[in-house]
Amino acid sequence: MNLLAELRQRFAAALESLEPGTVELAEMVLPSKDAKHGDYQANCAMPLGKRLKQPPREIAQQLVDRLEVSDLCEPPEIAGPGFINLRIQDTWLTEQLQATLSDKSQLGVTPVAEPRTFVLDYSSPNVAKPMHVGHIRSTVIGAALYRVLKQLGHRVISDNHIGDWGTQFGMIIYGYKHFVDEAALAEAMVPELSRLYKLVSQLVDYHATRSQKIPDIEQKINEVVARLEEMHDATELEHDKDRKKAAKKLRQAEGQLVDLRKTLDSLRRTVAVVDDDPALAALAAEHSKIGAAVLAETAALHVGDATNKALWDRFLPACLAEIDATYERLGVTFDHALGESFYHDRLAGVVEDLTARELVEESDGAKCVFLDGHQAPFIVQKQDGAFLYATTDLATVQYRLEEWKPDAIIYVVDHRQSLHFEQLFATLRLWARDGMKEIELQHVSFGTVLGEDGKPYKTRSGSAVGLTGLLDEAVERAHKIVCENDDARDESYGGPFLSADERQQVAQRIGIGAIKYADLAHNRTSDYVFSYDKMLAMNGNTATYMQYSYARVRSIFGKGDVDLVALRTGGASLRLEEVQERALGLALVQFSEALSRVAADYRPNHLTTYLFDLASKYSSFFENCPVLKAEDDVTRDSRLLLCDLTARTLARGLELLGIETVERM
RNA sequence: CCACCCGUAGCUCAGUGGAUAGAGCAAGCGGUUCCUAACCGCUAGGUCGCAGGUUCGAUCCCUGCCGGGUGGACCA
Repeated sequence: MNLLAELRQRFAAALESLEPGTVELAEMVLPSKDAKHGDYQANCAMPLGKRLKQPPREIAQQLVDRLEVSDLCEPPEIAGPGFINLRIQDTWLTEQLQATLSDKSQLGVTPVAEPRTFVLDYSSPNVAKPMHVGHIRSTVIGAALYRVLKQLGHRVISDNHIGDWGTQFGMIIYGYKHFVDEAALAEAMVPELSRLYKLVSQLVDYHATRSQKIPDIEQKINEVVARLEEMHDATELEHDKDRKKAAKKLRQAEGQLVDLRKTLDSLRRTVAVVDDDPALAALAAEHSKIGAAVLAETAALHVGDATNKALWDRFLPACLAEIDATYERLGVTFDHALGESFYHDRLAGVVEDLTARELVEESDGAKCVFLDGHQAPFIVQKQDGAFLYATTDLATVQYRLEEWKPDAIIYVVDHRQSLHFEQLFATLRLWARDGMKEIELQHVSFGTVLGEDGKPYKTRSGSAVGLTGLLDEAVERAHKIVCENDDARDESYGGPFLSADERQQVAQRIGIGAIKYADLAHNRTSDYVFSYDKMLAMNGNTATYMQYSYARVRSIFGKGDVDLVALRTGGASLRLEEVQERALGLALVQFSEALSRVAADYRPNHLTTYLFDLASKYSSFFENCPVLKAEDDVTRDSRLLLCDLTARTLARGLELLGIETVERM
């Protein structure tokens, strides 16, 4: 049961009987921050007192008089200016926990009364390009939301909108036609395709950098230098304010200049890499029009060129399998993976339909949807007739509405695309006004993964950090920590107890878990600094700490030779006597609330916060309340039941986040 | 220039229209004849960027400013 929701309902009834039309004040029932104010508190008497022009404490009293919570709470207390403090009855808590013990699948989480249908769009990698650090957040957050919404009883459809129809495939096709090593391709398709992609992309980049990017930057540098000279002349201004402004602009321009020069250096290095390698330099000279040629291969694929389509058909399965291998490691699955290519033949229809409904205007030869409040239009077809990702996204929504009739479509995509989604949603609302079903559309955005220098996490050479290598390193570091800890295990605890195989498996789960957890524990809207040391730390809000808590609970069952099934069905009663027991019991009951919070604003960090709190409370309990050596059998059984629920709740919570547990570590 | 996001302890980050703003790390102190010390407890550390406003009450909402990031017609 969702205790908070229940209390709010009780308050809603009391509010309605006291003053009709005030039920929304029931939202002001909240968990107390400080245990000395009880378990929950209602803060609605103050605003209501204001509205009714009566002293808030009197209103509080009237509310309490009308409030029916005698089955749940101790008599409510009124404190301070009119806070109503609620303490849950121990008997109610124990009954609830006792019921949860036999509630195998739900752990006290009651399914929502009105299930909704969600389409969840996350991960969306490009085939051919290896997955990198930028894909973690979307994948991990999306998968967690998928599981949490499902646990709450919603119908959820995950759809991986794979980039399988873009320029990167043109690169592979071009690479195949000019540079392929057939033997290598027959031997192992993906590594050879990957080599081709990298080679072509390097050559394209080389030419673009030489002929476009470097001159552009050089010109910008000249402009900034010229501006700087003007600014130096302008520092002798009369007003303080003007001088300050000028000084700021100067600083900014200087900073900009430094950045530009750094960029220029790195561009020159990318050119030098090719120039310094005779073989590469020769290829570059030979393929001087490679950029345009790649686009032509892509365009040919799009218009149905038989050769290119055949190559696409041949290569795509291997590329998808490669991506699936990463998902396998991450434990992520999808109900559907309808890539961009799937919508290819619907794009023209989308533009036609928008045109027929007079939503499209032509501007500079491009077909655009002009939107209120936006400077730039949403372009659905380019001058040259080609469609864009805007068109694909519209077609995708259209398909999803037809196929799944969802109540909500959720996009887990990084914050840099927020403008695109604003425009997409605005366009869809225009479309909805005229025949399309209106639904909840959410851009669940997230911040950038930063390096320890506070800049986007990159390799030293400036390229994106590959996801595979990232996972490998986390596992490797975890393995080292696991070994060190086990080796250091004191003889009084029986010395090291993990076999080499076990150490390996534990390292896998801890390493991968650490990366996922670090990602999920941060508020998704902010950027966060990626640090192996922090995410693998044994203390604090980390996966390791949670997994350790779980392993410690489980070891009690092992040591005590406890038959859990017999324990659960044996009629032992659960009691909450010590403060640590009660705190743990209350936390266990609140699992359902934590999940509701996650669903309310699509933020998994509410669940990590909850689990960290639960694990902390378990640690206090563990420290203060002996289980196997409890003073009597009744206490022992009661505590074993608490341990059982803790272990199951931790495991379930982590499972929903996509994190595996271990029995020993 | 415009739009959006961010600014909380030395560091990394939570948090909320409510009572004395939290955690981990780092610093200091204490705890292991006892179920995993990968732990627990305690101390210290803050003008919640600045200034106004709304409110019984603001770190949270509004306005302005300062500082940082991101985006801004035919890439995705």
